[in-house]
Amino acid sequence: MTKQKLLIKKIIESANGHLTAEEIYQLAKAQMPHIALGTVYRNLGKLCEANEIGLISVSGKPDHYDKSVIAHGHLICDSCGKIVDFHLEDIKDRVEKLLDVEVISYDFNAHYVCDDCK
Amino acid sequence: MTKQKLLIKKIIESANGHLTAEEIYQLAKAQMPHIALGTVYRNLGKLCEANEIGLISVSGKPDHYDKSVIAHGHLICDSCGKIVDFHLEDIKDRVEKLLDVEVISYDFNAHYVCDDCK
DNA sequence: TATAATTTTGAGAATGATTCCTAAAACAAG
DNA sequence: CTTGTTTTAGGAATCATTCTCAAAATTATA
Repeated sequence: MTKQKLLIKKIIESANGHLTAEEIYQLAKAQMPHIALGTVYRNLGKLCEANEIGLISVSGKPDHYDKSVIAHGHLICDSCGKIVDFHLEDIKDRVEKLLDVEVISYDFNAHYVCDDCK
Repeated sequence: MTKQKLLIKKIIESANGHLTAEEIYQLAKAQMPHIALGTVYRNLGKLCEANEIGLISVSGKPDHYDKSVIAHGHLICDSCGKIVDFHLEDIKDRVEKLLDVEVISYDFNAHYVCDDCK
């Protein structure tokens, strides 16, 4: 495990939110000034593939990365972009039963306008 | 309503699937050779905003446009990219009750590998 | 440990989807 | 028709992300 990959993983684990690659890059640069954006993307891809971190993909926005790897939904404010996690048990089961397929993963993003923005 | 916008809407309505902007552009060009890709994007944006068509946004792939505007989920084959619609009633309600918010819309993409690809 | 084989890096170029810019064309009133 | 508004085509620009590749780091091996 390289220093870079370790640093990136630590940043995600210690963050309380859902960072973008660019945000992770900025935080990483503070501790490792010569790290390259490509290195961040490369390692994020590997960490996702290894299921060590989660990926949140929201329409029209850059991807966000999540320390939580268990399946859950995201409530997204269409005004400020804030992301809140939520857990609706059995949705995966319901999709699997309804369609008779094996669901590998899912993205569930519900859009709203948060109290601060209203 | 311009000819271009009308054509784009017709293409989406008569398609049996979920076309990308590029696919819509190609189909439009067959009937209107000078139409520009920018015009397609511009009108797709307007049609989405007016809620006349639906938008499907899948991680890492170009957006797809849907004639159906009623909320529903999409089952996506991670191997060939095929998209199948599904309807799970009351998910919106459940999210609203669980989090005590008003959900404007949601994206629900379940990933799997279809029979043809397995 | 020294050395060879493998992997990863940094820096920047390349890509792909989408948006933006602008003068000309189309359209909508009056 | 004439004037004012909207939309267009075409191309440049942008943004997130991936790719390229020689050099550096890491790991395996003798």
